[in-house]
Amino acid sequence: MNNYTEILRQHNLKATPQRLEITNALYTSGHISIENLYDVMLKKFNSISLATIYKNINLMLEASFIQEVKIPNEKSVYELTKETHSHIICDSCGEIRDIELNLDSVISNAAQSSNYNIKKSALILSGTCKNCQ
Amino acid sequence: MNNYTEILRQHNLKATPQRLEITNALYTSGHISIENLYDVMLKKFNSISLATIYKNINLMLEASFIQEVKIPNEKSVYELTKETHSHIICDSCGEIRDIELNLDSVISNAAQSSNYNIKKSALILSGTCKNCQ
DNA sequence: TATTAAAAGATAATAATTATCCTTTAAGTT
DNA sequence: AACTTAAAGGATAATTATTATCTTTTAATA
Ligand SMILES: [Mn+2]
Ligand SMILES: [Mn+2]
Ligand SMILES: [Zn+2]
Ligand SMILES: [Zn+2]
Repeated sequence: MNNYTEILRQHNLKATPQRLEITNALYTSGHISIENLYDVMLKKFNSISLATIYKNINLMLEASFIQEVKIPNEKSVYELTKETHSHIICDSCGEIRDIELNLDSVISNAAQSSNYNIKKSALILSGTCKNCQ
Repeated sequence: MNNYTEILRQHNLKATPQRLEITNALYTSGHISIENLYDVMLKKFNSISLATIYKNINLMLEASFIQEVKIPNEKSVYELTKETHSHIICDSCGEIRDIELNLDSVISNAAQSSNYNIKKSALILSGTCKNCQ
């Protein structure tokens, strides 16, 4: 029983081999699309149904065990839920990297000028990574 | 010949009645989904094809005449291209509002810590608007 | 080990998007 | 103002993405 078993159960998700492998794929890749996840899963479960992928992704989303990241001009990717963070994407090689940025002052400015009570933020930056420059 | 005719042509898009109306719908609504756009268009062109909507949205995107806005947990919406801006969404009533925020310092921090050459940013804030609080 | 609700797999159904083909038309050209 | 033509529109088929249904299997608990 590895540590993911426990974490899945904490989210009221049965720790099936398929889910453990999805979790592993998410952990290993950091961010993964449905399509790529299916490919990865097929290597371990040669007859896994695509429906199983979708059902689990949706259940995991509902349980807030994972989160969707919507990237401009790209297919959505999914990641294990962690502390709030931003993303930075390389237009050239496609790398998706987590980045911790302090948005406090931006958010407080936004709250002031909009009169919104702001609860969440999603920031995606894009450009070229060191390698691709 | 209204002003949109000119702007469409500047983007190498023929100024058809359908495109003028799409443009008008985008202007009027600010941000609109494919589904809602189709509904709006049907009122003016009772036999417009959904394919026409998709084809035009894609052509307009390629021409950078419009842009897609991907909102967490929502369907994508489209808007006329304008100066870079952020978005703030009300979880309760669904309002999508433009907001101009200065992200310079956030971006320069990000550039420094990631070694990326950052070209674009997409920030979406969410919470509850004044009315819904 | 037995029980059972939930999950997996197969596959049908639906929704979203794109492709094809034929007709119409915007935008130049005469 | 009529002529030409590449592009656009409409109808609809095809493809892709996602969800629903149903039967079998299994994780979790007793
Ligand atoms: Mn991330
Ligand atoms: Mn906007
Ligand atoms: Zn790169
Ligand atoms: Zn509201």
